[in-house]
Amino acid sequence: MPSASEQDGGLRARLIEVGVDLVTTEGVQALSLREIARRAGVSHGAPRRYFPTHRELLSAIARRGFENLAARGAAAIGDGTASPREQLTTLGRMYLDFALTHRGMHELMFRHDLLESNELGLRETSLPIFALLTDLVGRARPGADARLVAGSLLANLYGIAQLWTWGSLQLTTGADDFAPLLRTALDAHLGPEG
Amino acid sequence: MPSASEQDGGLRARLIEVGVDLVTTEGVQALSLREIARRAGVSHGAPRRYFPTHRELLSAIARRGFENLAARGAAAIGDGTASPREQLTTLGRMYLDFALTHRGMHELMFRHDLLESNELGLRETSLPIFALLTDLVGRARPGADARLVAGSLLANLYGIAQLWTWGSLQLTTGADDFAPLLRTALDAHLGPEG
DNA sequence: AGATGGCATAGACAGTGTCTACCAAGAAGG
DNA sequence: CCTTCTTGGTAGACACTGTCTATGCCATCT
Repeated sequence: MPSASEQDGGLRARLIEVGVDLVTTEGVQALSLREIARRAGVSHGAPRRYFPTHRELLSAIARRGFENLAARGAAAIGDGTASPREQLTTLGRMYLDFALTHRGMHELMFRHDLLESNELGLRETSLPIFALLTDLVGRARPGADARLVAGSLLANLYGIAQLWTWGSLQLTTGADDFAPLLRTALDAHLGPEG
Repeated sequence: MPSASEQDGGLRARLIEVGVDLVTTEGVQALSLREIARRAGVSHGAPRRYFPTHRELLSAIARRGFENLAARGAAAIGDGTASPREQLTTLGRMYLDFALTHRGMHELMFRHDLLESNELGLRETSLPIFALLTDLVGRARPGADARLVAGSLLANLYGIAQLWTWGSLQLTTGADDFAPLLRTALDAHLGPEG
């Protein structure tokens, strides 16, 4: 008897859910088509009915990661009454926290072979969050080219998440939590706090 | 008869050279152990004598990428008489140019499964360039915590390279070359030029 | 000459993604 | 009711992959 969380929707939803579980517990290299099918209790040919190729299944799993991240973002900024700078700090901390807590998922989400093909709708997924970022940056730093600053800031956060995960920044900056680094990046792009 | 470039040194050097060629021409997914061995003209078991595992061979190829990048960096800063800001601009442009020209190699160099294991000596490879960066940042912005700013700046450049390769930043910033973005990142971390 | 290495070959093994043929059960239509 | 068609899954094959092991060649040293 299937568990309550997967009793309902067909195989398609179950495959994605199994994939999400698998990538968070075992890492991204555990996401083979056959292993996902095995854990979903179906044969290795079954997923093909819903995902013509392995990469499309991976993309669907990664999309869940983006949705999760977006939901956390919405929850983090709350009613949006805080100052732009505070909201950006909260968003940055939330993102870095997500990347470090869900390493496997974060790695999957930004895999080149998924992002470069159009299967994963990166355009539709990332444009709204980029718009939000641009808006906040524009209000925090009127007069600057908000798109450029927001783009650089986003790249900065992403780079910190990456370099931090494999320990480069701990060694070189000597810090053991990412807060000072995040503050440095925000100070740089928004001007020092005050 | 082997060509002049591979006449000499044993199989080990040839395997690495074939790998470098392969990753720049065909991409990172072409770097299977057996394909490298095939192009080197040996059986699939031969590499094992020099690289106990596939990942160690990949690490050796990636290390070549880091060495190449370091050489370009040394050539770019020249005699080091330019201002710190100018040197950082040159280095940043050089790095982004490298990342976009040698996409496959850049992707290989920063693969999680290679970086997280100690096979690729990321510590020894990246520490000197980080020291250089920290020094330049310290001179360009006295009074700031040079390690933190250099770390954030490095992450920023890396993030720009990544986001730019899969087109996110073109769409959102509307730019078709990365110079404005690079300038934004440098302005942010070093203060506006002038 | 005979033994000892270093080096490469070739085959096996488990595992992968994709493709194809098959099949079971239900719906639709006469 | 009986026949057809469609839906959704199974099972096996195929060409690959990385790793392991047994084998053999060939030069060098005793």
